[in-house]
Amino acid sequence: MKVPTNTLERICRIFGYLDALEKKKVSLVSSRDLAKAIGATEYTVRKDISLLGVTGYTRKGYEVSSLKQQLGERLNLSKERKACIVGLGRLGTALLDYEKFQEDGFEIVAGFDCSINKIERLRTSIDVFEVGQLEAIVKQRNIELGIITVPADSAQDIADRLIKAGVKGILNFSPVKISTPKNIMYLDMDFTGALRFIAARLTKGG
Amino acid sequence: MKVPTNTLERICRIFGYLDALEKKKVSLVSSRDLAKAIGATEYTVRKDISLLGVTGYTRKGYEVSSLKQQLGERLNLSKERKACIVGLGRLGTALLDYEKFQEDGFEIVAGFDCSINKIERLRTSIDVFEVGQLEAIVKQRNIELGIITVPADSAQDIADRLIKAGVKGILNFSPVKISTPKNIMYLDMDFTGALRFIAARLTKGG
DNA sequence: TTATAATCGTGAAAGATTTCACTGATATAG
DNA sequence: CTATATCAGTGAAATCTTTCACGATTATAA
Repeated sequence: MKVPTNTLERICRIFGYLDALEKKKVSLVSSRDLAKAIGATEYTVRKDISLLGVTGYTRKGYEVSSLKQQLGERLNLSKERKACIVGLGRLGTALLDYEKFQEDGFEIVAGFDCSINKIERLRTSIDVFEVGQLEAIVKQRNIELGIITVPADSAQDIADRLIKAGVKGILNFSPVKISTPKNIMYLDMDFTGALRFIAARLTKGG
Repeated sequence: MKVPTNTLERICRIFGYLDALEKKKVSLVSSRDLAKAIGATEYTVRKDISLLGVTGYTRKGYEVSSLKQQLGERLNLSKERKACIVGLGRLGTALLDYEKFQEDGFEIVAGFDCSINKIERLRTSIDVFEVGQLEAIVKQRNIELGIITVPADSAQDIADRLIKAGVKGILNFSPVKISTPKNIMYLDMDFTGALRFIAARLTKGG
């Protein structure tokens, strides 16, 4: 079953919101609440959820933990995934210690950088390696996801190496687009792209 | 003229790609090249561009710098925008020195944090202030965009203060959703949301 | 000069998504 | 117990988006 991109995006948002509700010990949530939280309509939310074959309760809404669990199952989000970070500059090291990844089921099991000095100076509980060991470690530890935080000029090279080593998905924080084969999931975290999107929508005349 | 969200997203990507081409001194580009670069079809690209009333040359394609300039005009991207960063932890300081913002027309003119110690220790060329001065500085410097990198529990409060002080758009890096009035442009940089999106699309059986 | 091939621009068709209207279930109040 | 209000589920209608087909233009080659 191919879930449309928009639906998937919304479900991922819903999933995050459910997580927050669960922590707040909320047990039921209506399609209207969900819609409001993620910026959609209640109709769309109901369609999305029913598209994945999950159902709620008439007159009550959806059970938070059950909905989260079922959506997670449908979308393969229940399983813990291993990831690595390549490029331990400021951004890379910030992500290395980003606790939310762990909480959300993404385990950062390695960091790589080309500077041995930097690696030696780093204080973190996560194993860090010289980038030459990338292929070996990715294979050895069965890493599925690569997070790229290297400078623009080495991003493509690192992506190629990650893919050759076996990662299935790449999250790219470098400011250049990367070419990847179709079977690799790839997403850009494009900071200035995001600012442009916002700027283009700013109240006119501003 | 209301530009559809998908179109806007693609145009922002195209804009970034044109920037790269310009640096490489490429002078012409075809709809097919653009399509390939941003992951769309040539039909869509042509539609998008013509939707904004920009035209190319038969048998040649589009002139890179002219296209960039015109798209920028239509989308208000030519104008330099002032932004500030609130929360100078690892991520915030990484962004403070992210040179690409400057290159792309977004000027970071202030940073804020609640820890005076941190502010005093920071080595950066950008002015940093105690967060109590947020409202004053935002007004004084006419800051239009706020970038939020504070922890989850203060994100909403900071957003409210930024909005009251006059920012028009918010880019949120904190891991919680923020409520904003409709006239404020708001976008989440949701790292785990992105990883989830990728995970949900990973080759099945993985 | 003429033929050929590349490439844009665009209206129409196809396809996808969202909204709507209505049904049915059930909790709550009277 | 009955009426009422709430809320999910869903087919149909409406809307939006993408794709396609093709005309028009022009560079290049024969």
